[in-house]
Amino acid sequence: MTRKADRDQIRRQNRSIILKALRRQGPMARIDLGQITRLSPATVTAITSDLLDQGLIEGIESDEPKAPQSRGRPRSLLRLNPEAACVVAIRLSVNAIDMSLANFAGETFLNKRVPFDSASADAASFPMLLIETIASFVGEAAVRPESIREIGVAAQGVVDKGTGMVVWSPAFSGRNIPIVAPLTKAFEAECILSNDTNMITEALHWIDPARYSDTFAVVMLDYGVGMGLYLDNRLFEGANGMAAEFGHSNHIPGGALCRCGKRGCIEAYLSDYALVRAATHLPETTDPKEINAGVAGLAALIARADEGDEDALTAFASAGRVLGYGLARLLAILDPKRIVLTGAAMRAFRFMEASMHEGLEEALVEDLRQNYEIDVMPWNEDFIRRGLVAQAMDRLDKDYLGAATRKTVPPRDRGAAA
Amino acid sequence: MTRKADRDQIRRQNRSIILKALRRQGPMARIDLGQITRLSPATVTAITSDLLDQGLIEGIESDEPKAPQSRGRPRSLLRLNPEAACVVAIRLSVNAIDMSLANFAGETFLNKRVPFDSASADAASFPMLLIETIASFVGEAAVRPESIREIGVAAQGVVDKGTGMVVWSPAFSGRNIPIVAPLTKAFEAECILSNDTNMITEALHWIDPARYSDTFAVVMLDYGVGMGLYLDNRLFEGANGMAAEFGHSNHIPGGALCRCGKRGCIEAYLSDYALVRAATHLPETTDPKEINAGVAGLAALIARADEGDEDALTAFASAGRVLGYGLARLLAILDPKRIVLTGAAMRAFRFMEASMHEGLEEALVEDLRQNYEIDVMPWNEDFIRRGLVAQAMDRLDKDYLGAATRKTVPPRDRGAAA
DNA sequence: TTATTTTTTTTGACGTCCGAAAAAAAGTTG
DNA sequence: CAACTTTTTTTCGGACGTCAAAAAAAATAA
Repeated sequence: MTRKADRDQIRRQNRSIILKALRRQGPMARIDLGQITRLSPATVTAITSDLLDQGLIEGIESDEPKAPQSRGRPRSLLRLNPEAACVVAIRLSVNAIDMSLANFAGETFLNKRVPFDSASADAASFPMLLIETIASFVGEAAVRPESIREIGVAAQGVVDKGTGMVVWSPAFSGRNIPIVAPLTKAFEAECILSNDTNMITEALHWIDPARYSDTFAVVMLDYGVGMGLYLDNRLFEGANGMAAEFGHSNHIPGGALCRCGKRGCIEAYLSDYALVRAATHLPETTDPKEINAGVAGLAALIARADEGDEDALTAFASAGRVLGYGLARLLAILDPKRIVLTGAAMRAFRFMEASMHEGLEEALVEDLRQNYEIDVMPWNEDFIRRGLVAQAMDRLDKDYLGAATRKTVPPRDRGAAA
Repeated sequence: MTRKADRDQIRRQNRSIILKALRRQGPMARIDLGQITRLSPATVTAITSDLLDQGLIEGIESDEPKAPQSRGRPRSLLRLNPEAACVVAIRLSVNAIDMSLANFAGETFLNKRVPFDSASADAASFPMLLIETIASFVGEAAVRPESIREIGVAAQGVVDKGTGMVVWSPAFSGRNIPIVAPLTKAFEAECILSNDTNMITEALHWIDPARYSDTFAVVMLDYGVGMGLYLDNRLFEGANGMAAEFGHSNHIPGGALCRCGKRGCIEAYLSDYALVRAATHLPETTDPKEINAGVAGLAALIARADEGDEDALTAFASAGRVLGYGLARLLAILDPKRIVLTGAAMRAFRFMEASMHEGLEEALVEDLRQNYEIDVMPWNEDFIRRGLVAQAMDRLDKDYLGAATRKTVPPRDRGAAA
């Protein structure tokens, strides 16, 4: 049953819309906010005056009006107060921790990559390492620790949102690495753990909502095969936050050996080790751990394909066909409007494209083959952190909504942060 | 961007909550409504008084209070006015049109099954036939045609919600049968076309929301293989309303010939013709049209399995394994909390169960194998119409919300329909 | 200086919810 | 049978949110 509505809710929602508009479109005058949000000028004034009191936004007195001064009362721009809060975005990948600091306006102002040893990272050692790494990173910025309100973490592999642990990831040797609990305790900030491809999905929606809305899927070819789903206009993460394990959905019963131990997963045909295995005529049952692939191996394979090497070309072609079949299954089950292909391995897409379309054609019923598009998106690692920041901002706005209206308006002190 | 909120919205939502409570829980007093909805007694009085004025609800003066008369002012029960509106629910299946009439309280008060010839039904002939069949059905009831506000139609196969056409269905020989446009015109009522398994999904949620909420999938084994998805607490139908074509997601590349013309669809291993084909040692490439299976064929096969016939048992066992693989893919992609198996073919489930679990185990990564349950639900054709009615009621409530408040309260005429 | 234009704020009206108090409609008790 | 108790429903006044319209503010144009 839907919850009852009351007038608090409507203020909350309208406040949040105004904050979001300022974050997405940058500083603007009240009258513009009214236009964008369709709220009346009176309401905009009321809400922004609230937000000013809270120090969440501030007026800009720019002495240089943009262009030819028009007449009439000049618009006074409002912008988010960047110092109102601070969020940390962290991407955990093989051998590297990528961190970003972003302000309340959603602007990233500090990035850092810190290497670590994935092979020795487990549940016992990693949380402490992560805390220290973050603490030192935050220390570098002139940021008061208490202004950090949200920490978003993305990891490749299987993450469990409920428990806040990385169940399994190529970035760790151990399993069930706790992330959320230790970070929450150490930094006294909200912490959320997400799957990396989900964050790419969120980032795409943030960056181009006109194109990336409604129902679309993102497939990332990288170390493994990841997927993110945006369904009915929101990120879908499954009942346990473990949805979208596209890479481990089965392609051929009893087929090639996958890193996960099962046979015939899509990943066992599509990922770095699978491609190297196929191109070097190793049997499908060769243990992925014994294959030395990775970024370097993949690059070598691409080079061979570029030179016209038959084995390499065949390997890519069969991988493409598997991808086509996988996408066909996805299309049949979810009927998305769009599928976005991205990830480091997309450099090799030109060798897979034709056979991917063949696979799609073989596997997909005519009736479902009309209503979708495939985007190929050049890989940009930054997307993951951008998605984390976008998500953190949403949560931040919601946090501040509770602390909304005060009855007795204190003397105004506009422009300065609280 | 979320839409702005205004005060109309809150009244609308609260009205809708009250209507829904009355429909779900039956007649009750204002004080109970307050408890359930968490609205204050004052608000409940205000809203119900509105609804009484509109004739959507009515008071009951039951002279027989249920049990030992307690003291205090007796509660005066309110109920939905059953005559406030009327909806038609229609299920199109092979050779039969099943129809129900339901009142505003969601109670079905007339059912009818009318046979028709699926083999000759196409886009040219069927819409007219359907209109006449409905008109005659409605004529049998003492229902004024203009009181029919919603018509919900469910069909097996691929339906396109956007165009309101049945793209392909075993119930028709032709393709692209228009349904929504002709019915809307003929009856001047809202008409919505849905996939049949989606309506089962909706019905389950309506009947037992505690169990069937959040994220679950329904798989129906019948003439074909259908699926319905409830994701993040709402029915998911895909970008074009064509989602959940589970039956035509591929199982084995180049595998058994499916009715859709492709090779290796799940349906080509699981449906009536597939089972008969397997049990009679016909090659996998045998055209499904040449196999005489259907309900009778399936029943015969079950009888043989009951007698211990090896061929039949083997056929069911391999079908079970395919089902297991299909469910494993679904679990990997969507991570649902629950999967419900139902449909006419579930009578044979005992012959498939063991191998289904084998398939699940073979295909599903350990990490995903913990957090779901499988329900086996005895098949009940009525579910489809119940889901249609539930959906129609939701839409009905929304319709009435627009026509809500009037400033000048007319003289009250409580108890009588408008 | 005065008129005009444009943006922002204030004012007043209306609608909604809520808490408190009142009213209503019984049963219970002396 | 009248006074009291109990429970439900209604009424009233207050708080708050949005909006339209009026007023104020701040700049340019004449």
